[in-house]
Amino acid sequence: MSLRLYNTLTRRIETFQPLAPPRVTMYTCGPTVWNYAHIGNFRSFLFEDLLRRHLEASGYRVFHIMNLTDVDDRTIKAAAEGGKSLSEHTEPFVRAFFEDRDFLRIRPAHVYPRATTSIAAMVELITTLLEKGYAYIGEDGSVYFSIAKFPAYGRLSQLDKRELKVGARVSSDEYDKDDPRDFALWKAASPLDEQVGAAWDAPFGRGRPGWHIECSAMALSEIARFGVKTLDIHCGGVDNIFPHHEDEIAQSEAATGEPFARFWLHGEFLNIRGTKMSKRYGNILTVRDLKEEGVDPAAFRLLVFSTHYRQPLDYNDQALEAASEGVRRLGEFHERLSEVAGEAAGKEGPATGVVAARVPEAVGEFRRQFKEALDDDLNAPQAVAALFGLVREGNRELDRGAWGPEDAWVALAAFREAMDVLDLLPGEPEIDQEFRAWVEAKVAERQAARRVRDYGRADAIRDELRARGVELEDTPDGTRWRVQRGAGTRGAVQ
RNA sequence: GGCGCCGUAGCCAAGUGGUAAGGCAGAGGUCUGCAAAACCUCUAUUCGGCGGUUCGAAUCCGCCCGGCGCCUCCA
Repeated sequence: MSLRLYNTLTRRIETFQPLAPPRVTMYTCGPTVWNYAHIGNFRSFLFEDLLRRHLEASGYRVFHIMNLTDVDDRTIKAAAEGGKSLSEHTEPFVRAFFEDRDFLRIRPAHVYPRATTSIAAMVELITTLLEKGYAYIGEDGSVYFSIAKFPAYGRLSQLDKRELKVGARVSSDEYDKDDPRDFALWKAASPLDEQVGAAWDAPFGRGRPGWHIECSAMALSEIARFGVKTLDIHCGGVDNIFPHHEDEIAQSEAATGEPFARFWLHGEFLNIRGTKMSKRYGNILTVRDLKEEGVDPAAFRLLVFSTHYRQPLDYNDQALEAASEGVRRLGEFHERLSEVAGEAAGKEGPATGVVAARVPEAVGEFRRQFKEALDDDLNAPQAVAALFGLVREGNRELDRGAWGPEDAWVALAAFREAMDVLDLLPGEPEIDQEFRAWVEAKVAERQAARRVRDYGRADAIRDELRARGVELEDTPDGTRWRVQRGAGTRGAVQ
């Protein structure tokens, strides 16, 4: 079966078909760099990473665009409060975002256009909309999009079924608009905008871009390189459906006369104790926080992929703990396969020709299930279940010696293919030389004690190591040890 | 008020008409000097509640209870 995805536009699961295969153009709404992105933001980016990787694994050539919103109400406000210019304020957060992205092993987009460096494209788009009569200049000097001129407005968010709550959130600049629902394409410059350097000259007046226009302008100018005006996929969080994506569609399609995106995918929220993360509730958790707690990025990935992207994910320590344990198990299995396959010995493994000759049933089954799960609207939980199925059966076969190097090699290849998409192998904890030497010495000392059957001494050493976060494993080939994540692994030990 | 989502074991969670995936935790066992790792077995007669449709419902319909999101710049 081929890839099927839930399209918010039609509220149905549809067979994915790009405009011009094998190319897939994908636009994902990026962070607003007014502050650190939180793990809720990263849940969305992770779902997009999964989509991107699965598309690539399926043979598509993905062109991934992610914008950086570096000018909006919040960035301006934050810059002003810090007595900085807009770019002085946002630049560190752009860097932080890239660091966090790399930490979580999210594949970098091909381009990261920024709003502040895409003003020309926005001005051009707004000019077109003014010329075509879809936009008008309000009394305050701002440019607005007239939704009355765009009959298809509201299709994505099913606005026709909605009624605005009476008295709910009335915009302060309502008086300048023809219709309260019209939205700003260009906001006339305010003194605050000028103060932080967030104002640009344009034929229709000095000002700054409205929120939505950046995505339309940047997406369209990026895909212009392919000579198209339609994205294959546009992603974002569910909260972006309205108004953000609705407005993007209106602007873009009014200007180009062509569909803006074929598939609209929206990821659900990551909640903490059932509530969305927000400054208001004071429940923000950043990737930096995870890092400080010694959380393995793979564990966070597994946690995220344990829930379907269209379901809310409830974050808590127990769930993260479970994911962490799962990741450890995957790592152990991978290591074991690698050893049996002969990699550790520096061998290249069995000849490739032999590989195809005999594929263990469990491996073939896994491959089929894994692909089918992801093809089914990115059912990552199901894919993860298939993965653990391979781990269980693989371990069983290895335990009873039914798998030789060739089988392990085939299994290893399949396992790595899956890791190419999910990327769940535990990271190597950093262990400094001094600590390593100390552990090695202790392990040798314990081995000596065991040889003379001084088990009291051996167990005492094991307890001592365990207290430092080192777990021992006695195997026929000797004692292996590993450090638990988050344990102190630096500095001299007496 | 409108639109939408959710309620499955101690925790996380798949499954949307055919008789409850997977992970973590827990219990017992195999292995081990003991452990660890791995494997095996067990752990929801039941899917918020009550009705209905159906040969058959966690899955469809209705009502109720509980939780959440969006409704103009929040992933």
